[in-house]
Amino acid sequence: MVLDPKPTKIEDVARAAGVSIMSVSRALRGVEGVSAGTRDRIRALAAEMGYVPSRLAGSLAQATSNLVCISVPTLFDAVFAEIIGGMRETLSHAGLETIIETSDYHQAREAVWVERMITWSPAALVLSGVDHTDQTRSLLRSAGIPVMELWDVTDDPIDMCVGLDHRLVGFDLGAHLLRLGYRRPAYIGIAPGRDWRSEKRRDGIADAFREAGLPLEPIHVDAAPSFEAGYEGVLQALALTTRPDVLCFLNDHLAFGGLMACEAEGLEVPNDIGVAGFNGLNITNVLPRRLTTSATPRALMGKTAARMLVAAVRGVRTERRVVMPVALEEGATTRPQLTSTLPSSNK
Amino acid sequence: MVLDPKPTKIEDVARAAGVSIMSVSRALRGVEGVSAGTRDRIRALAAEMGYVPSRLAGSLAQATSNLVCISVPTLFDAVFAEIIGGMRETLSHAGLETIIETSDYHQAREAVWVERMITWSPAALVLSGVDHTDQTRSLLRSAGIPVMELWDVTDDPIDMCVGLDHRLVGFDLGAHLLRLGYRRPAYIGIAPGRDWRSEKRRDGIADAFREAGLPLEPIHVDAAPSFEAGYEGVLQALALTTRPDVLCFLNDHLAFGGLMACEAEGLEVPNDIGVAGFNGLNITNVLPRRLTTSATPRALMGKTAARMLVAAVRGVRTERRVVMPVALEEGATTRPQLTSTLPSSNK
DNA sequence: GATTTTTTTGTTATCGGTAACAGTCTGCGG
DNA sequence: CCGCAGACTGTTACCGATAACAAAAAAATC
Repeated sequence: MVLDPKPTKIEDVARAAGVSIMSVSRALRGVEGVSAGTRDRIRALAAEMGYVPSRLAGSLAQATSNLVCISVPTLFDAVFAEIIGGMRETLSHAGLETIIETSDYHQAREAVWVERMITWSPAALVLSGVDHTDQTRSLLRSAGIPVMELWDVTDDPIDMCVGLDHRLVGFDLGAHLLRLGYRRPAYIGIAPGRDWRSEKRRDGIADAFREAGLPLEPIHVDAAPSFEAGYEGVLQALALTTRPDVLCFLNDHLAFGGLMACEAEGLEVPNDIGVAGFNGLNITNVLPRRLTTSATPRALMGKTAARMLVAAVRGVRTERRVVMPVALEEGATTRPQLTSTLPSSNK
Repeated sequence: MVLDPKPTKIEDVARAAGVSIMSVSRALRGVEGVSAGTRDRIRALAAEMGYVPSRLAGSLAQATSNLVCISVPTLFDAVFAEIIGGMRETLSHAGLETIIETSDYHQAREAVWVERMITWSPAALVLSGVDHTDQTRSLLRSAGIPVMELWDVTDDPIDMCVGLDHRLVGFDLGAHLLRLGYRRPAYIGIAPGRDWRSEKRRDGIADAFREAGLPLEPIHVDAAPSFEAGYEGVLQALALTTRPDVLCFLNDHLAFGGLMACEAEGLEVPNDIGVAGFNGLNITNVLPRRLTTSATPRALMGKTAARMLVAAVRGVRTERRVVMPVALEEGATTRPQLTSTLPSSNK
């Protein structure tokens, strides 16, 4: 590694071009105030000299940067990778760069991160979920920069939120399963306290069944959300005194692990037991039978959020709260109502 | 969103504490030069006033930041998420922050990104793979900051590299399959030109079989690396005039899709056809039969790279090139040697 | 107690840019 | 031929910190 003797700075370009520093600054930023001729000449020269302006200095002088800081619980879950993917394109088109953090579902960690990020004078901040420490909320409220809360919604966002109504999504699934004739539902998730959103969905499912006077059996595997957790969850479910007739999983990953467990245990899906996931991941596309799941518009959600952020950065305020639609996809892992008279979405 | 009237700056703290700006700076950074008494007093006051130093200004003055910029091809592949996860912990312990970019396997995009990142005066840069544009290489060589190339290795890294010898990994797999008695291998990957590493592995497999005078049938599905691509690849493989007796997949995701396709097509694995993946992802843990695959030490790789980077940032040079070990995991999707009659070149 | 040393604290210049304002140079009407 | 708007270009102050050096205060030495 060779130490660069001295990186070219704006002054060098100015001297070489025989103009003032300001002219170079204006020319390179495309700001009004230089004649087209000198602008082009300066630009060509700068490119030739390999000059790259220091964003550090630029952002400091302007008291703002083009950074959008994004915090997600984890990157291991494709869901967040897809949301970020959806955002990134729109953001980068608008000249905004992204800096990503994973909080591992720890509020405290997120709080520390937010405080650190503020010191970069970012253009905007993106958090996952709507549950944050009071400190984080007040800090951001007074920071004066656009803040987006993603994946979940609330009536009282810090600034803006785009996400799902998880409780409602759960309720819809529960109601659907009820209609299909299921009566002994179980929910299989991971240890509570980490993923708040999944718990809202669980409660939604429970609500739906409670209206029919039926309880939801909650099973929380003490593990990371993974295929294995779903597998393990099924084993626990089958050990219950009353065997459930339908299993609702935290997400499609767990559901897949669960399907494998059912198979390993000699249970036939959907005849012996129903299975429902959440998210609509592409893994379900290659399964012998399509998984009943709730398809979440992850990329679109990211894109929507990004558009609102870009607008906000430019000073245009849009909605404060956007609820994305979720499509309940009837697959072949739940039985159609009344066995076979009704058509299912699976051909 | 309320506009912050005026964020507290170091000067405010200094005035409030009745000391000079420098004392505050020193006290907060824990740098020598302030008495313990005033240090604590200043710190307490700063915390109370909610003062957060501007990293923009700090980094500018110090001509370096604590930012480590990481470029990966994609976050949709758990592999890179895991590598990043492995790095992050070590880096953050060392007080380094990470900024992540996805290049989508486009060299040009990576090149632009590198140029942009340089403007932030990062502490270090991390790239995926060892294939970059000449521009990127020379820019980084002269940038004077530590550069890590990950996931692949080369004899001539820009600065340092930690990764796998993909060609060798492929060769080892090919040799193993050859020993098991397979004679008509096929490789199933995605359209070439995007993922250079997978092509190196494919060539390695081909090398091994070529030594026995056997050709490797390459199949490149024109799609993103996904379950579906593997599924589709199997359909193409089965349509060949000579049906392969073993399928080597780009990675475990494709392999899984492939397994589903085999099942759907009524082929029994491993009796009718062998299947091998790459990576050792956790999906294989819940399958009825374990996948034969090459387990890559992703988290460890990230950790190793991170340690070297931290050392480099502190001015300590370590190795330039580290090759991580890969464990060939014999699963149940390839048949053990000599269990059934060894097929000769024609059956 | 005076002087040297060491510690603590303050000053000044600088990092690499940008905003706001001040000139300079046109072209054109009166 | 003067004066002035309008289009360029340059000057100065500052963004919010840090490094290097200078000064003041406290501790140590003789």
